[in-house]
Amino acid sequence: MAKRITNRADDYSQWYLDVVKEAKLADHSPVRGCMVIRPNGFAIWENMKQALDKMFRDTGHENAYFPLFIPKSFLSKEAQHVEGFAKECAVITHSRLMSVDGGVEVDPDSRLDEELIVRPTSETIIWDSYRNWIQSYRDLPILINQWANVVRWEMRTRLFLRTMEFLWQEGHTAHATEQEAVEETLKMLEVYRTFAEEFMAMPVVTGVKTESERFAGAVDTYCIESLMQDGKALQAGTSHFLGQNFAKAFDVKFQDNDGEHKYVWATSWGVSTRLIGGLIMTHSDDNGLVIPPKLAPTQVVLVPIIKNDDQKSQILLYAEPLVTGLKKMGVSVKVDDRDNFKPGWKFAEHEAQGVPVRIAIGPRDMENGNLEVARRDTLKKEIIPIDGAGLYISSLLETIQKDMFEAAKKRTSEATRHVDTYDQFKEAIEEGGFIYAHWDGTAETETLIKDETKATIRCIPLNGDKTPGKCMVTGNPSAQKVLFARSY
RNA sequence: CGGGGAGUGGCGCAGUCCGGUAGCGCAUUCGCUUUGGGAGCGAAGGGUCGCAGGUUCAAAUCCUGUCUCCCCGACCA
Repeated sequence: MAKRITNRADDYSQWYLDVVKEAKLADHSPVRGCMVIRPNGFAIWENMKQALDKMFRDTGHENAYFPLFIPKSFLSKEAQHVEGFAKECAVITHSRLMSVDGGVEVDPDSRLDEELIVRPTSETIIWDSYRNWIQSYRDLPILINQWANVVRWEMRTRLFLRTMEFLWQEGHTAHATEQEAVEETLKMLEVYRTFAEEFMAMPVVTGVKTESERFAGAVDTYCIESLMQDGKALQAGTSHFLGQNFAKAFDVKFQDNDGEHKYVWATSWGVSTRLIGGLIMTHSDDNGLVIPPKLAPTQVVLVPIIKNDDQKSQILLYAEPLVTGLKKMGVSVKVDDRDNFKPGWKFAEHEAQGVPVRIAIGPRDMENGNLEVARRDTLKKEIIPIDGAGLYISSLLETIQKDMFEAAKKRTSEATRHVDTYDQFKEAIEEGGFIYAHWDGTAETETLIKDETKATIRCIPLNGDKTPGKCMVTGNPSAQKVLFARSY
């Protein structure tokens, strides 16, 4: 078998690139740091979108769309926010080109009076609108989400994990009280946790970020963190409690039922196409992509094993009721009856693309009333009778979904350790994984640990061990253990 | 943005040091034989050698600039 995918053990980064390429998820674009999302990759994103969008609607949100371009002056209204994003903004300065000697150049006469920023996130332009929408407590809450692209001028990029332009959703809500906004922040964090675990089969730790890792402009940033196969952590989603920072910056007040004028409380929350990178690095193996059934564009592929056209039509006829039955159950099935590829080639291709279940039917199976079922996650094959195969396969998809989550959970928990001393920590961090340790809560200690070990505090976990102790570095009191890892 | 590596038919590469008019494997097209884990034989098509300048009788090869990708650092969803 011609091996096109580098083994994870040999070169993890190359493996990741090979999987993206062989599964036809995305290409590099001619522009640095940007990517072309191919149909296979976009179909996964669309499935993610569909599931998340339903969860957002079920929690009372509605979709809207705000513009790509933001007046430069908006960015400077919230001090922390500018500081965080200023260094990575694409700026539009001109509006026209002109032909020069058969080529094309920027027309210097078209310089804009006020330069425009391509949104790195939309808080500012949205809060500018909210000012006009909100007068009374009766106008609240505002629960809006948008699906959009954003641009952040990154130094170093990787397909899906960090690109200069990426697709995401950003929720922006406005509330009358602090308590309600905090509840919203936590509610959406829980939506993300549920989505990651139930759809992506990706176990996550929920927690709150330390001050240094907080979103620019937030009071508190909550996150879901997941552990990849190479022992590095990935921040998979964030939910921010913004306090009254943006309301004050954009002067958004409402008259409450006590007659007082008050600033509005805010949240924002988002997940991006980075999730696809997380999906790849959570489940895939040396044969290529592995996708959980709930997000797989094609859940079942049927490969007929044939000697001639006559046999092909017989097998397709034999399989027809099964295919129809599966479709009726809502399973997405593809029949791969291309005759320019041999079965072995097709097997390898569908494996590289991560199709969860493969059915193979040859003359032998047909004679015996059987078919062969192969699972992508375990690579195990079995022969089963075609009678009742539809029900078997649809429940197999559920089993695979569950098993993939359990396998990822087992891998994560085996790579999670608790340490008490800084020496133990330094040793553990070299092996990768999640590490729980006591920390004194100061930025100084956090920076010291980062400088010496390259590990960062991923979050202060919401659930888990709340036993107080002593900081592993300074010996000062610590309220609870926090989660460390090297990260993407 | 600093250090290292790379860019040659769709994909993977050789050729570059030492300049002489582009080759291999896979893929593609056609034909025949094949089909239970990436088929075989025969024939055919496809490349301004990342891009732009320069040196030269002659540039994939030498020089200058520039763009993109990969790895390692500083910054980040």
